[in-house]
Amino acid sequence: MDQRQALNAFGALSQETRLQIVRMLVVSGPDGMAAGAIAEKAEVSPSNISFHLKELERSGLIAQQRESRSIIYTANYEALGGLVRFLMEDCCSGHPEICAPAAEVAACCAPKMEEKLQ
Amino acid sequence: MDQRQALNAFGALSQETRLQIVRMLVVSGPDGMAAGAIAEKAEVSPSNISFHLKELERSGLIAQQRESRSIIYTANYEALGGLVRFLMEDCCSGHPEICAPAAEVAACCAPKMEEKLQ
DNA sequence: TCAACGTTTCAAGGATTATTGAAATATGGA
DNA sequence: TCCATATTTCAATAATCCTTGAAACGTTGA
Repeated sequence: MDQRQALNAFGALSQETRLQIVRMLVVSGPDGMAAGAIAEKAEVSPSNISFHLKELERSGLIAQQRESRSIIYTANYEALGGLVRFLMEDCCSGHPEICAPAAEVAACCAPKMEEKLQ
Repeated sequence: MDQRQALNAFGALSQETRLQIVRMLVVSGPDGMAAGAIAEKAEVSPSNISFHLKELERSGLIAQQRESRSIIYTANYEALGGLVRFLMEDCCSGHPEICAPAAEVAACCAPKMEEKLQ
């Protein structure tokens, strides 16, 4: 993830509906969610959700694939991980004060991290 | 850091000049930089840098303090760490796929992390 | 083929954000 | 007190982004 992509990603996440969409899609995992289901859960109109989905896709944070009549959106885990990495490493120069809270979270969610630390 | 703060922070970082400012201030550490020095390095006009500095301060990512005639800006490491944490934990639900790259960075920049993992 | 469904596209309008240059403010030194 | 320095504020304009509803598109089943 380079600076240009990071700028787009930050822009994408700076809007409430879009942040909500990303959170939904992260939770829903590889199965993803259809545009209509996202619109319903986010309580916005179909055309509006479509606008935001396009914006998120343009930023690379989500991907789409047609499944019969529906269009299924999924979170792009790699891009999200890349953004976290950018924020810690490129933007924040790997400063321990900034990385420390991240390390705690990483320790919680990735129990096999002790190995990676060798 | 709650969602509202995160939205503001993402918005603040989604603009090239502002991202550049944050990077400068992270590198310059606790000493910070004067507004004029930031403007010169970023190659933008004083009034424009002032606009972006205000925006960043509003988001909580930087702080200011007057030092004689200059106004010194410093990065808010706590807020930046909070944003990384929000992105990993709240937004991305601590998914290992997203946290893994962060764990690597954390391992590099925080050599004493083995202790924290106990 | 036709109708219904799920979704996107488009154009228009409103809202927010960015840029610019001139004027105002605050500080320190002569 | 007056001037120079460092910075902010303000008003105007330009640019970007968001929302809305109507129309168009692709897909499926009758």
